[in-house]
Order: sequence, then structure tokens, then C-alpha cells
Amino acid sequence: MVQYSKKIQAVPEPTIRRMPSYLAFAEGLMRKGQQFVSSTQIANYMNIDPTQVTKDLSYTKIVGKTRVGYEVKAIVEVLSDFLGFSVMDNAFLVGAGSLGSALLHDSGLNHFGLKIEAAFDINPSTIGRKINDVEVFHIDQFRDLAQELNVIMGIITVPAENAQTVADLMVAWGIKAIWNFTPARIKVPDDIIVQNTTLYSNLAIIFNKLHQEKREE
Amino acid sequence: MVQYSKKIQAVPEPTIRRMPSYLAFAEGLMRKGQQFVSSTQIANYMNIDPTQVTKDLSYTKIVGKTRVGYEVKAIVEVLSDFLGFSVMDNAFLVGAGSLGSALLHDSGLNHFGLKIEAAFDINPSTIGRKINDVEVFHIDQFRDLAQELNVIMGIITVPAENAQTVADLMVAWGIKAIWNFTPARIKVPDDIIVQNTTLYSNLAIIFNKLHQEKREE
DNA sequence: AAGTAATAGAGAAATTTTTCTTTAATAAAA
DNA sequence: TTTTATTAAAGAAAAATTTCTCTATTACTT
Repeated sequence: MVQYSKKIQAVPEPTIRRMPSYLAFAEGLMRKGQQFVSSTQIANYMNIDPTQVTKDLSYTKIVGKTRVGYEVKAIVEVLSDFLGFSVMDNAFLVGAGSLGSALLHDSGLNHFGLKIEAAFDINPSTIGRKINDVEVFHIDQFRDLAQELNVIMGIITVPAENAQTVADLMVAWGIKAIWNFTPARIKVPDDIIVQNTTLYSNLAIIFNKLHQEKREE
Repeated sequence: MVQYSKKIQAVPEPTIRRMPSYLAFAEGLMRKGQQFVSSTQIANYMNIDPTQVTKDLSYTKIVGKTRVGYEVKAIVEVLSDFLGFSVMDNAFLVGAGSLGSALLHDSGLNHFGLKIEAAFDINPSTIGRKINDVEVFHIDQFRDLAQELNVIMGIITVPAENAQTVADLMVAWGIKAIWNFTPARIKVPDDIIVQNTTLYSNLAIIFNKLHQEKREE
């Protein structure tokens, strides 16, 4: 009768997953100068059902106009706020390898409200370097800096076998959420939020669909 | 009444998503020499319900032993096959920037059945270089090589605004599946499989949970 | 040898998510 | 001005997914 990752969640997770795409689409339309967009258009872009879009947007305070659609500017503003993208949150990244480096180079994270304040590693050849203006420190340095800088998120991009060690460290730092890019599952106290982002799930889905296609033909 | 991305899918997608983690866990246990593993153990590792594990594994031909669990070796073998990880598939990657480079460095893709045969870009400074032994070509080169090499997957790691152009190119190459790492949604013929992998969905979920926590306390 | 506890597995129930249906509004066309 | 078509929105229905319940099995303990 244990509750696994309790969901007292008003907004369905699939909805949250889709919203950043709506936002990105609306931002594109705004750049093009389009003032209104209908659920049909968004749905067509996303390859989903239009009522899904309507329902998703109904969780926010956006209201559409019959026969016109939603105001593009409103979608951008309301969705950014709703998703927490309009307030900047600070993060520390541990593991300045190729994946860590890719994240440090991704300006989209900044655009969507995440600022990586510093990176950490144990590899002497990367320590001291700056990756896209973010300095790489030895992991033992600055451990107390997290609280000072109000860093709420830790990003793990180390090899899978070190994930737990890094996670423990981050918890000790007082971090509130961990974004885990390793395939390893980490154990943390209940009040710490963990988001696992693993490529291989996506790969599995692609292969599954590919082989399904083969079965059908 | 249009059917969006029809699912004549025996195995639920959430199940497919979890399976690579079961596999990785079992591989770890095998390295440690553990011979059997119970659904309870796997569930504990994954932070999910044990019956979920049982149900997921029931889609494969793995059978467990009462009071003992599943044979670790069987999980590794059956799951690898089931997920299509034991046959090597070939891919081309377009966009040899930081994210593309990170993927080229990821040995996990190789381990899970994906071989990136070549990378493409338009940036003269990367063209001709080798990233982790994979050569980077100009995008106009070797367009017909895809069929010869039996490349079935295209990986898009270019800036979002170029995603559609690259996708069109890949379709022309005769590719069967596209792994799209840009936030842009691409339009392709119905028989092409598209898997969108965007970081920002994960970011949205973390922020949502963070703000929920705040609301609760 | 008998009892206990842990487990797989099947099926039912509950929950969550998506899709369908209906209604009302209104822009555009006739 | 009237008609038609498109749309948002709410609620119902359907579908998908997860969790619960029960049974049978069997390793381990007493």
C-alpha cells in the first residue's frame, strides 16, 4: 500500500509534456506576425487530435475565441508562466563530458528558465576550462555554494556507475530537484524531485515501431 | 475522423519505455554475478509498483519462478532481443554540433543496437573531421549512400529551423525512421516513423513538480 | 514434516488519458 | 439578412494504463 511518486497532480503529465511544443510553435508564429491560432492548426502541427489541444490549454487561463482561435501572444505569455519558464532557476551540472557539454551549449535551457551556474567534474583536463562561459570546477570545490547561489537543480551527466554518488552529493548540497541523464536509477529522499531522461527509451520505441511495421507488411 | 499515428500496438508504450531500464539493471546484476532477481527488487530500483514489472515482463516470453524471481541472464537476453537491441541498425546523423557530437560519443547507442555510420553538417570547420571515429561530411555528399549502407534511421540534431529541410532530405534518402532532437515538429509521409526527443518537456515536468511542492507546503 | 512468507501470474477494478458528441458562438459567404 | 462553416468549450464515452485482489507455487524457517 505504499504510494509510489504520489500524484496529487491537477494537470496530467502528458499535457505538461505537450505544452512546451505548443509554446515553441506559438513563439514561431509570433515571430512570423500571426496574431491568432486555432486548436486545429496546433493539432495539425503536432499530429494530434484538436480536442486534445483544447483540453490541454483549458488547464491554463487561456481562453479562445469561437471561429478565431487563441491569441498567439496570450499562448506564449500564459504558457511560459504556467510552465515556470519565465522565472530563472539556477542549476549545477556534474559531469562535463560530451553530454554535459552539449547541455551547457544549449541556449534553449536559458530561454526556458534554467541557468546553469557552474559545472563540476573530476577530470583534470576539463577542470578550469570554461564551456560556453560556464566554468568547470573540481567536484570537491564550492560544495556549499549551492545554497548561496540558490541552486535548486542538479544535473547529472556522469557515467551511470557514478550517478548515485553524485546524487548523494547533490542532496547534501541542499538541492531540490535532480535531472538525471544516466540510465541508472538513483535513490534520494522523498522530498527530492527526480526526473530521469534517458535516450534509450526513445530508441526502444523507434525499434518497436520499426519492427511492428515489418510485421504488418 | 482522421487517425493520428495509429497504434495497433500490442505492447503499451509506457512498457517499452521502462524496459530499457529493466535491461540496464539486469546487466548490472549480471556483472555482479547475481543469478535471479524478483519483480520486487526491480520495482524497488525503479520506484514503481511490483505488479507493473510483472505485467511488463509478461509481454515477453520471460517466465519467472515463484519465490525466486526471474533469471537475470534471461532478462538480459530476452529483453535485448525484444527491444531490437541485439541487431545492429545503421543511422546517419545530421548536425554535428554539440548535441550531435554528444550522441556520437555515446557508446550506449552502440551497445543498444544503433551504429551511426556517418555524420553530416554544413559548417566547413567540422566537415572532414572525425568525431569518435565517425567522419563528418558535407550534407550534399553521399546522399545516395544511405541505401547502399542500409541506413534505416536519420538523427536530426540541427537547429530547429532547419529540421524540416533535413527531414525532407532524409525521406528522399529512403530512411525509415527519424529521431528528431529539435523542438520543431516535422511533416513526413505516413510510413516514416518519427520519434521526437525534446529536453524541454522534461524541464517542464520538473518545474511543474517543483511548483506543486511549493503549493503544498 | 509442517507452517510461513515471498513470489509470479491472471484477471478485476480503478484511475488516467484520449477521443467523441453536443452546444453555443461568430466570422465569412451567399 | 440569412445561411453556412468553423471553432471553443464542456461533458460523456471510450480506450489505455496502472493498481488491486486473489490463487497457486515453493523456498525457507521452525
